[in-house]
Amino acid sequence: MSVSGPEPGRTSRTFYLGTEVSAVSEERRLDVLRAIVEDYVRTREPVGSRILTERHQLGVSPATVRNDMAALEEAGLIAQPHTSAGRIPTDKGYRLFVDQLAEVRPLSVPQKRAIETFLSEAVDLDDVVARAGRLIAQLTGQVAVVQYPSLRRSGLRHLELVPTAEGRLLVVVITDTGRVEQRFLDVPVDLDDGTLGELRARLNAATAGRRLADIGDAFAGVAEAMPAEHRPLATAVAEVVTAALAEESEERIVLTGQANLARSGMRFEQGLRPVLEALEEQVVLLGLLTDMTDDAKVAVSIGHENRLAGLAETSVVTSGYGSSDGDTVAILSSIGPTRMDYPGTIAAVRAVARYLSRVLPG
Amino acid sequence: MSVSGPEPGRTSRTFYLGTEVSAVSEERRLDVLRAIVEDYVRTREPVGSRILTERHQLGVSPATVRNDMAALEEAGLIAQPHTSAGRIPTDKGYRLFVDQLAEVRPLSVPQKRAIETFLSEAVDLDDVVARAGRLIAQLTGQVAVVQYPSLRRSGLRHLELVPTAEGRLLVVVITDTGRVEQRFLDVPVDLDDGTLGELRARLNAATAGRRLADIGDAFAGVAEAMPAEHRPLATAVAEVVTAALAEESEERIVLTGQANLARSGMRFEQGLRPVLEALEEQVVLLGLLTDMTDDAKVAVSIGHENRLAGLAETSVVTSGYGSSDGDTVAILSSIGPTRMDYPGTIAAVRAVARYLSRVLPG
DNA sequence: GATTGGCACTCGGTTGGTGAGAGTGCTGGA
DNA sequence: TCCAGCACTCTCACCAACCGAGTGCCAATC
Repeated sequence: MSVSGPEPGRTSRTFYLGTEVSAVSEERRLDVLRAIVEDYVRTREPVGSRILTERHQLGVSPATVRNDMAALEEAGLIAQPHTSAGRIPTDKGYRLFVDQLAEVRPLSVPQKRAIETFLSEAVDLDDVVARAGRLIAQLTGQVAVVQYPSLRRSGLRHLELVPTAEGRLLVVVITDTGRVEQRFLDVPVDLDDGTLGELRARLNAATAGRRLADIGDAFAGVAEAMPAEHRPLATAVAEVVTAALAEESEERIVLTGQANLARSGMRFEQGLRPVLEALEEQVVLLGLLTDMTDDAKVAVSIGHENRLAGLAETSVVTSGYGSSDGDTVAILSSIGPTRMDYPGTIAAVRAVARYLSRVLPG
Repeated sequence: MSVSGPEPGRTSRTFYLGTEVSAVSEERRLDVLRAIVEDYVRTREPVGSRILTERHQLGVSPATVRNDMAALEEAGLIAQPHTSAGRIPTDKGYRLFVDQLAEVRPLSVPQKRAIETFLSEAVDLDDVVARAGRLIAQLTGQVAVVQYPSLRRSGLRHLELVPTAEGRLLVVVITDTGRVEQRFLDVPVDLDDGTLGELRARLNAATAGRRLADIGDAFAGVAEAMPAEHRPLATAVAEVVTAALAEESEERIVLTGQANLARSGMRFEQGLRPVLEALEEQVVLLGLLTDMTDDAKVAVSIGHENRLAGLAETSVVTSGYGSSDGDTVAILSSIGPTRMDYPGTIAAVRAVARYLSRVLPG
């Protein structure tokens, strides 16, 4: 294989295949790749040279296509499951397809309207998230993952202390994005209602309207001002709220459409198990999605590009979503086999993320 | 087949098989059934007469067992997949096994301790529910379904009104069982903070500590006392809270361990798809569980006994759980193939339900 | 140099036949 | 009532043969 770069004046696409051919041939080879991806996605069967010439207007004979296929295989873009079978795209082939060849296919107007209507009917945040998941699952025919809006960027609306049985205290945080977080806290049993009320009032007075990220200082002030015997409690509450922000608060996600994985034609070499297991590792999964996502852009991770071994046979399409000012506060994604309808999935994820940003409070 | 009942003085079990045999034979036939169920659950293979006599101390020859098997088959308790195969239990056979033959097998002490520890480490209600699901999924190796505690029986701790963008109001209800519900509400845009604060104060004063079920009257009073121009808003808030109680509030459930369905040896005739689809119909699923569940007792529904067609090849084991005073406020269940370890599953569900009741606030 | 038709080759999937093994039902005797 | 023996059935694993799709290569042609 030649390692020389593209010659001046020619299309830089020669780079992708790495053999020295004319720009015209290069162009056609990429057409062949696109045709292979599209056919394989549709039929789920390895596609041979004859079929390809019959179904696509390539203007050349099967023999020529075979030569092109050999070049594509040399470049690692397609592969043969076995000698006497057609070709299927490799992860690298899908990557090139997604980056260069896929045509953007926006949703139809009725589809867009359906998204808008369905999301606007939501009655609360849980419902918004659940509906977004159902939309993605249905539009893409795959699994949807929707993260709850992040706490960190939200402001504190109200702090509530609820005493429960057995010396436990429930701390409830209400943010201005409509999200509610709760944590239990062990407290001295001799805590009377009056003291609790006082603490509640002070905490709220000191923190109302602040960003959650910089609430620590406010708490310190309150703790100082409390009578000495209640100072530890104030500190504990502060710690609980801080912890809620730091750790588990980010990890709430909702999965929808797992049944889609079991549909006919969703064959995975390794079976469903690794995929389902990967999806149940919510913390790790969310980490993967977070790393992929860059603001409100749609990102695609294909096959082995995914850190998670269980997702080696799947591709992940994600987008951030958030408030109307463009800030990304959470993530939305669709997961399906590497052999997925990339343009369609990308369009669906993008559309739902966009409407979601519009509907969210704040 | 004889239709005569059991003769006086004989064991009433003759009823189950319906043929006229001695009490001793009847007893042995049920032993055979028990052996078939236990063997089939363990090996996942149809069990024949020879194997049966080898693995269990039945004290009779294979030929005798064959006769007993014929009787059991006649009674519809076991069946043959095909002529030259062993027998497998029918739904009816499992039912008899569960009702009469299964021996209670309590969890080991370390297991119980593990449950207790794991649940007590939960930091909030979401976490309690999530952990309960993981426990059940892991103990039974099946799918766990956990319902959030019901709102209706809870008392109102606090009512919060959060204004959001675009003339929407977020209504947050905090109950004394630690649960938080939220709803959006469209309001006139000219609502200023002062009015909102007043309304919030009045609503809280009028409703604090009341049972959610009888909160309607309290709201009426508040609406009356408000200046005329804000009366509609107060009424709307009341409606939202009422609606939250009446409808969607009951339907929050969490599924865990779906990956277990894809484990080797979890073969379903119809494939995973109908099962996964049934599990995604959360409203219907919850209805099924609710109908099955009778207080804190463990209930079992086997195969075609399930209303949901998708669950025809599965059995459902449920129990209510709730506060320490014995009230059932929610449901917990494990779903697996009809060929499941019933005693083990029942023990796990019961144990987790019990500890859950103890840990829950209120 | 690019394209193409022809051709030998490879290999997976299907079909049909066979034999082993497991399990059954039945019958007659203890 | 139990049980040993026996003939029968049916599944499954194995094997061989065959078919067809698809390829790679080569020589001829544009």
